[in-house]
Amino acid sequence: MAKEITSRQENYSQWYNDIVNKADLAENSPVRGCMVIKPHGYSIWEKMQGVLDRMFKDTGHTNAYFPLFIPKSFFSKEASHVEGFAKECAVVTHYRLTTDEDGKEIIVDKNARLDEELIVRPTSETIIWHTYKGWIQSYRDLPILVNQWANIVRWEMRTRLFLRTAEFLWQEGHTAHATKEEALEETRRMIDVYADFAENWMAMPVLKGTKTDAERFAGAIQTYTIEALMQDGKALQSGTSHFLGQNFAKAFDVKFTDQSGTLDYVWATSWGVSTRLMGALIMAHSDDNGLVVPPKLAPTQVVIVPIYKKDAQLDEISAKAHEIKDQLQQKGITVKYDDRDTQTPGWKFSEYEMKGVPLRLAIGPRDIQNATLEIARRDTLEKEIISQEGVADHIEQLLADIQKGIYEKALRFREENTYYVDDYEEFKQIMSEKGGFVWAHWDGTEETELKIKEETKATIRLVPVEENPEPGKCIYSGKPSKQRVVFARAY
RNA sequence: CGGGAUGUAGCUCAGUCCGGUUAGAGUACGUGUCUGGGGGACACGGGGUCGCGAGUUCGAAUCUCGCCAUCCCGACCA
Repeated sequence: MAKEITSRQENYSQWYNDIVNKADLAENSPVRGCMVIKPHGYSIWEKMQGVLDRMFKDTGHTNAYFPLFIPKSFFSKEASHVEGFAKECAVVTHYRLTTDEDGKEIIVDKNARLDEELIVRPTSETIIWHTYKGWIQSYRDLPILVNQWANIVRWEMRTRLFLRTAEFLWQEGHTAHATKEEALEETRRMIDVYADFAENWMAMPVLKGTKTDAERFAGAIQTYTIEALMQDGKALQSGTSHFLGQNFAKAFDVKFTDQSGTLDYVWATSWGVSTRLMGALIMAHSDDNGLVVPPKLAPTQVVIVPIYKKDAQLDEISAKAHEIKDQLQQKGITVKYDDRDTQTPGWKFSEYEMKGVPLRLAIGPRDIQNATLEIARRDTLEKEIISQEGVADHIEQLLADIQKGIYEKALRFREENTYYVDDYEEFKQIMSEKGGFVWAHWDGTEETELKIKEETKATIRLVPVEENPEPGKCIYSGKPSKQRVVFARAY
């Protein structure tokens, strides 16, 4: 097989790009930083959406939709929120085009300037809290548990497909509560949902914890995060859940009357995951042969490829293939029988390997004769000849094995790349040479955090939530530390 | 916005320094034959405002000037 994909060792970034390209996930668009998500990439995203949506519904949430455009004035209301996003907002200033004097070029009509400029949403807290003001009067109106699936725009300088794009797809939950405790509980519940999704569906182990002041979401009191370790030793923030306190309620004057008749501001949360999860999925499992998709998120779990010379053989093979396909579908397994005669079997093998289809069956004349099948696992690249007898049960088991196997492989990788370090020189060495998660003591100051970032490019990915934290001395300043925090270089 | 580079076939690029037939290769695409258990072989074929605009010249992908676009490195970030 011709090597179409750069190896991870040779050039990790190029490997990532090659996977996105060769697995037909996405491509760049004429607008810098924006991407076209291709059918195969979108199919995986749809699977993720489906599972997450179910999880949100199961935890009591309902979907709604809020507008893409936000009046500029809304952004002046929550100061730290504005500061956080001001530098990456796309702004709509005009509403009409016209032709220039020569009538040749399309230009913006200067006479069609908007009275109030509109911000393309970088996130929807402001428009949503403006709206919630009208929805909330009494404790009887609470809680509000709303989610929306939407696209948002953050004008990023350096972009990479899925990992950081100017426009991306995501979901954002926005909830309103009568008490602080309830909002905090919601914040933690949703980070648990994300962790559950990451581990049990994406087969990607994650660390859970809170963000430091410096890394926190603009406008939040507390941010919970899940962080995964990618194969190059860099961390990827994969989902966040924010406790917003009463910040947005105060900014948008959202008050409610509680049972005792007292007027108080509403408590808020917001939480989201994005198409960045696609990037996480790619870098968590894929190898030098292409994408590896966990069976539970694979749009096609099993592909059947016929191998034949004469049409008469194909008829017989197709009959058997359809029989197996039916058996698998009855078990809820998604199957594709690829009997196109426009591509050779070898071509198809490579294609599905690069696209990460978990299992591949090949049926040829030999198999018809011997009542066998060739089955190939994408995760281990193992091939074996199996009997047609009981194939559906066998495949069902294999899919479960693959799901488990790739999780364990990712977990092993994380464990092998996790260090407990008490010496700053060693810390620096690990960060520059191999990366990974480093658990180290920190004195809790932003000053120290910043110095470490400057000197090592590593940031505090999270502060673990631990029942009995182990105190120690800050790795940088030597000052007292309450507990170890997790450092890594990050995407 | 600073520093570096590049624009030639759908894609990746050679040709540019040193101007000179009809502008090339690989790949992709089309047709046919042989093939078919890991991106098959051969034959034939289609496809180009050489980024745009001026200039120099008998002659410009190649030299000069201007413009445009893109990519990479830095500051920002889910």
